[in-house]
Amino acid sequence: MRKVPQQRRSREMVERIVEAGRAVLAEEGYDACSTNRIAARAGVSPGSVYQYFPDKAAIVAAVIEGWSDETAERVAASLADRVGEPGGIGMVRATIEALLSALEADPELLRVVSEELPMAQHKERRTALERRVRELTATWLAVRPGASTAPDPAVSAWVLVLALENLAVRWVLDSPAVPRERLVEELVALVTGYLSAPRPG
Amino acid sequence: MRKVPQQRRSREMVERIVEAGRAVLAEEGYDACSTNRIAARAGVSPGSVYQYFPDKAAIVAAVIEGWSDETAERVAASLADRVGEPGGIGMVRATIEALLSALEADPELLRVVSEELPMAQHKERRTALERRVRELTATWLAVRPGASTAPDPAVSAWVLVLALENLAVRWVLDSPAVPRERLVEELVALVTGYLSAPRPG
DNA sequence: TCCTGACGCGAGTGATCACTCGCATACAAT
DNA sequence: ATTGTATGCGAGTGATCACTCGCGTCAGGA
Repeated sequence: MRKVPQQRRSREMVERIVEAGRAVLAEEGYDACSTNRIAARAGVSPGSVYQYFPDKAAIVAAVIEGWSDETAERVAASLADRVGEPGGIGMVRATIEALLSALEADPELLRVVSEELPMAQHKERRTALERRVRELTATWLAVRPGASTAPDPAVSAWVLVLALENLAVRWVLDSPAVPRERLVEELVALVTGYLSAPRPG
Repeated sequence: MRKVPQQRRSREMVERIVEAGRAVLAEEGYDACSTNRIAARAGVSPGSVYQYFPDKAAIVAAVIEGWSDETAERVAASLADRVGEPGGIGMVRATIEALLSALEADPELLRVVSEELPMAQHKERRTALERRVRELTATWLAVRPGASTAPDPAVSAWVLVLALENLAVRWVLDSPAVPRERLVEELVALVTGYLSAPRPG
């Protein structure tokens, strides 16, 4: 940020700009998301945008960060509802359901984030959520000896998270002819099958 | 194509343009890939490009199509070497190895295709390879009753292909600290585990 | 050899866009 | 009230880029 907004109106303006950025991204896609377009949508002059954002990428970064935090919160909230349920397969299913629900919250923005955003600039922010989930998964695997036939929880978590992530995202965005309950069954089978697969040696 | 090249020099020019497009994409990324840049790299005038290509997207499409065909051929070739090996797990492993080798052939272009290309324009071409592999997998599952505990080969193929695709691509592009043989073991475990996972009902 | 159409050139065009600058206004502290 | 500062404005700027156009060149058939 170029300057820190001090008065109330400027803080509101920054908020409106980020909201407008999100709306334009979600509704019109990354290509149509020019700084002037964002400013107009926010009811703000183009010049004002640059009072608090150093460049266009910073606005987009703020939007992604907001979406990423929201998504993480949704996952956490969904999981909180199921604390106390039996571990093992129930936990796996609950996590998958939570991930799906979170991704379904704003499919348009999900599309932009996962298909249109220039990765070169926003890779770090985009993969933050992924890394967080991966670490949680690795920990979960590590504290449950016998949960997996695989030796390294970090590797298993990497495999599971990348596999589930792509399947969940593609299901939300491509709407294939697979009902949601069926998808959950498949993903549960994928996870449990992988964790209990026989290993060489 | 706007016009069909008839003489030898024009056909060579078209070829040089596509090669230059590929080189610029791979070496400098999509953002730097302007039509003038491609023309310069091809040793050709900007105007000449538009003799045979209607617009920039057509050049990129030709590049993707070439890469996609090459990749498919590499997979097919790798698999051809293993025809006659025992089916079942051997076939799974061979397919995974083939996919990895094919994706490793041109990592720079893979990065551009999977991270930088505007999906809105090139989704169809980008997913062509994926669809092809999915159909082959579905057929393979269908003709081997008992290969899977899952009822629908099409759904299983969709799950497997999307899971493997993301893992293979991320492994090539992010170079995580997982040796190649280890990755193959994990992917084999993922596939075999999924196919033999117990199902409700 | 000549002629015709295919070919190739590269300066130029119009549009877009990220970003700036000089000025007017609103706020707050004294 | 006054003054200093934070705020906001919006026309403008410079650069980029996809794409065009008019002219010169070359290949190959008669």
